Amino acid sequence: MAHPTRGAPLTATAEADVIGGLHRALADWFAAEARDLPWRHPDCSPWGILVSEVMLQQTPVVRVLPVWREWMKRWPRPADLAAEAAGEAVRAWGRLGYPRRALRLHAAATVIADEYGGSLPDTEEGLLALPGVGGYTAAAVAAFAFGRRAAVVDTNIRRVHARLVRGEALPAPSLTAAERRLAEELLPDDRGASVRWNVAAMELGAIVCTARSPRCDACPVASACAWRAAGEPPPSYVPKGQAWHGTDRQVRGAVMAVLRAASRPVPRVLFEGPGPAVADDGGPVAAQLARLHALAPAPEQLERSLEGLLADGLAAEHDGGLALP
DNA sequence: AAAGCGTGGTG
DNA sequence: TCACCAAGCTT
Repeated sequence: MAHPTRGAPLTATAEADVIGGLHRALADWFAAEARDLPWRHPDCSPWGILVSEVMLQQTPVVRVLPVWREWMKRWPRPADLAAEAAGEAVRAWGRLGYPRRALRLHAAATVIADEYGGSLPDTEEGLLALPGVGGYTAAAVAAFAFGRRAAVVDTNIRRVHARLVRGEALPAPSLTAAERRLAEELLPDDRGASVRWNVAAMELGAIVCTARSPRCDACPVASACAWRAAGEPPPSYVPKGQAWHGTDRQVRGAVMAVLRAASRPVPRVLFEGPGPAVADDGGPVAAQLARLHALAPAPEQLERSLEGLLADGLAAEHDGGLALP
């Protein structure tokens, strides 16, 4: 494997020492500097951890916190969520984004309640089979909820590995086999140590080894960092941002905001454009409709977006109108 | 396997 | 301002 020091190749023993040093340094740093997050508390249930992991997919911690607390209060066990309509999960999702995650969490809760007697599967393989759970989330829940030795590979850990070991500013655009291999090689043999390494590396990426302006002065492993040693070379490629203005996604988002605000089905004609005054339930719906209309989507784009939401199960037909499922 | 999927804070 | 970015998954 690549090793985090310059110069002559290390013997296997020396390399193990270097890696052991990284393990210790990060564990100490984590113990002193980690954020106090509720899903890291020892009394947090596996369900709470799963919910947090799904909410944290592409969504920052600060926005997840209040919604996660609300979900835990309202649905402390998977069966509690499974007993509700899926639309309640979508509504309670609020503005976290990617609302299909709420749908999948509801579906996962149903599987857990119906097929697992209400307890989460405790293996990566079992977790991976749940709706909305991919490689990252399965490994994270296996490690953080069940103490298993699993190589967790998220965007933070990928960036830490890219810099610390590979000497590159950013990881490749998509996860490579080499990255999985490296993550596996760096993982401590001991289960407890492996869990601590996973959280610590993730935390380091989140608050020190950040994408934009890394705080290398506060980094516990800066002296071992290959990227630093190489003079912090710039990224070898330009990440292409996600289009937003004028896209179906923007329209879908505006439609979902309408449905979340509505307590009854919204007639289709109201989505199409500002028309004659409409009796709504008081204002929030009208305000979200106005936001949608301000985007002025072409009729075919609006149609495509509505059909997409129906196909995805994020919207349903009721009495000739649209509502949450 | 590349593209699609929300949202809001920030440099 | 505006593009980038955030504990990815699915098809």
